[in-house]
Amino acid sequence: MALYASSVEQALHCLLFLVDMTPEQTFSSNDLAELQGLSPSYVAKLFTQLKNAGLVIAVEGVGGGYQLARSAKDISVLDVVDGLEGGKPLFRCRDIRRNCALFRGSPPSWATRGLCSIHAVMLEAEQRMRQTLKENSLADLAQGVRRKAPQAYMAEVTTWFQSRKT
Amino acid sequence: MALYASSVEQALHCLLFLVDMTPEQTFSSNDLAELQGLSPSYVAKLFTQLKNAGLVIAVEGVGGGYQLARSAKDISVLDVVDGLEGGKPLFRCRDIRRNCALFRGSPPSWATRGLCSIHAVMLEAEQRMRQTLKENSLADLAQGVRRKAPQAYMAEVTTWFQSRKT
DNA sequence: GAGCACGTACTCGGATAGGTGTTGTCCGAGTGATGCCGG
DNA sequence: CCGGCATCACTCGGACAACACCTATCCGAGTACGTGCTC
Repeated sequence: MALYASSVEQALHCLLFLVDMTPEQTFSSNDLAELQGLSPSYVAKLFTQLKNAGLVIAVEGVGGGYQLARSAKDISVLDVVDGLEGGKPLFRCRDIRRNCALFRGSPPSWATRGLCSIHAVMLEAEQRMRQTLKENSLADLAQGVRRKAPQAYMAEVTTWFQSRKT
Repeated sequence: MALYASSVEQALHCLLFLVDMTPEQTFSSNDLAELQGLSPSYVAKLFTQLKNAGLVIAVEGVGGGYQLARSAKDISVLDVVDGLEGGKPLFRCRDIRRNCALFRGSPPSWATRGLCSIHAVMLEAEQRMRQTLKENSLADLAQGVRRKAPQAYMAEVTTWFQSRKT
């Protein structure tokens, strides 16, 4: 279990393959899933969400697939997370403070004015977390991968995708 | 929906009432729930978890209840969150990078060495979030409440709890 | 009047259902490529 | 040999189940308090 679902991880790994593409190149969700040992049906579902979020563009028909909707350096990890999780907050304040039995249904103004103290702390924590995710783009992540993986592997991946198009 | 369950909110609101207590004073989960319009059964369950996490001490029998296990300034929001959510991480890395089909089941060392780039970003975001939650103690939160609530209200709460003990 | 035993009411504690979200699967709609047929 | 058309394979897209977790509830175990009895 984790706060962010595993769909985030799967989507990010798939998206990294889309970073170094020519404008005409597309990758089918099926190929992306199979290359990484993921469920093709589920990856397809995830890419539908990414498309609705405006992060990728879908090209239909034979030989079609997905490509990034904009430059990889303009797509942050936060964009991906929010696109999949619907921008859900770290903490949802239900204003418990309003329901104190002593108020008898009509809370005084001092109890409802401003932000709940607990909520304020959570918002700050969330904001810092989101800031970090926002500062890291897909291009940054891909750069990290490129630094690790040998050139031969990158070429092999390209070949593999091309062989799939035939 | 939110990343943190509403149990966190309920528990924190309840715990704030335990901050200004004398060492002999205890609060039953039933009273704490009723005062705030929460489900008594569920709050009882939450306090069981808080007790297992070592944050509160249970006193059994008539007139018993809960009290903080240590000073309110030594209990952080993070302690409460982790006690309830079991310290679940922001992101669970399943090492998708190991499963690339091109590796045929035996990933090379460069693919498994070090931290997954995605995981690294998530860990940093998580660490910043947790740091914020760690910096805020129950005492800090209670201080914020005291600054808002009028003295009369605080006294009224005390009276309400005492009337429950008779 | 004092001490003791008992009953009671209140507390915690864990085992037990219902609702919701995530994960995973399946089949249908649409589209571009391909091969075939006719000119 | 060339152009048009039907077929087909591949892609996206949304509707459909299985599973797990969160929320909520209920009942049982244990304990301190209060009461009544006995000495």
